[in-house]
Amino acid sequence: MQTIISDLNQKIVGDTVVDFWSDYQKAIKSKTLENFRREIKNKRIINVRRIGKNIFIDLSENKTLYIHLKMTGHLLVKPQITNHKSQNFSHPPTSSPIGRGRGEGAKNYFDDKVNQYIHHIFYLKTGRTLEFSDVRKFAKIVLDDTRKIKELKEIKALGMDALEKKFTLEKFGEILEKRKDAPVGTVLMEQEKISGIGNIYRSEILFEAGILPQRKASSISVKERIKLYNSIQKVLKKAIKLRGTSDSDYRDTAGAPGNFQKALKVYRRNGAKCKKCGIIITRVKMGQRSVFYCPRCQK
DNA sequence: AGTTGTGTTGAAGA
DNA sequence: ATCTTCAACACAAC
Repeated sequence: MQTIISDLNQKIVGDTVVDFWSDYQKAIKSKTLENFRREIKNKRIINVRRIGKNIFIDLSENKTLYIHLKMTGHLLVKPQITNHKSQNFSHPPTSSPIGRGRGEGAKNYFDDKVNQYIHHIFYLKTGRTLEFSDVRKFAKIVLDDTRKIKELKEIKALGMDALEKKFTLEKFGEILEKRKDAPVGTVLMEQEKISGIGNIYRSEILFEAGILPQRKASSISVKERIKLYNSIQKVLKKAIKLRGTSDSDYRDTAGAPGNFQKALKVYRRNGAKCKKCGIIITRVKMGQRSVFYCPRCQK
């Protein structure tokens, strides 16, 4: 997620949206496709930021494009199309826009299956495109005044981002205190408490901390709380350094997978041996989602 | 071939 | 209120 933000800041800030195309209007919230298209035209991209898993692209005229990628959304920055025919924006890509640009010999990640479910395209002044691939069509796009985006209930409800300075050990303690009856594995995933930790990272964080996901928040000692807090920082920072986890379908803005999946210690490793102690990794369900842990290393 | 599971989360049901 | 289940959707893997 942070990888996408950094990439977008490097690549598209300063560029201008000249047109927009979509074949899935349902993703565009509280606006018709035509209004959205009209309003995003000729807006310059000022800055890209995020809170947890929520992406904000600040535009000129105090507008903000708010995007949530959900499970399978990808934002892909594609180079200028070279041999294009005259473009008709009401019927854009006749087939999947694949095999564009990129030097010969280099792997073209845009050919990957998961990068080909393009449902929205932002056409940029430089001739490049910001293309939005989304297999499962869960992702959402909202365009409004920056001020109004900030006031959206789902944004207001967000807790502190796990990596911002404001999220201190003390704040973490307060959060655990308020959720004492809940399993710590559940609390880590609650975006309204701490934003930014998803299903992969909660398992990895708990393994790093040596704490079982089922443990009640109230049972976490001061020493364990410190360990857990430090594990959140450590795991997330390492994942960012490795450009994210592509165990399933995450991709960066060049369509390339991350590298953190090679460093996963427990996630989706059920039935395999723990890398630390050799015992078999267990999987359990917590709130409809799988959690993975080592029954020996985690207590 | 049907079932299950998936960088998620919001709404409905109990 | 708060927790659990389901639904949005498509596809791969078991």
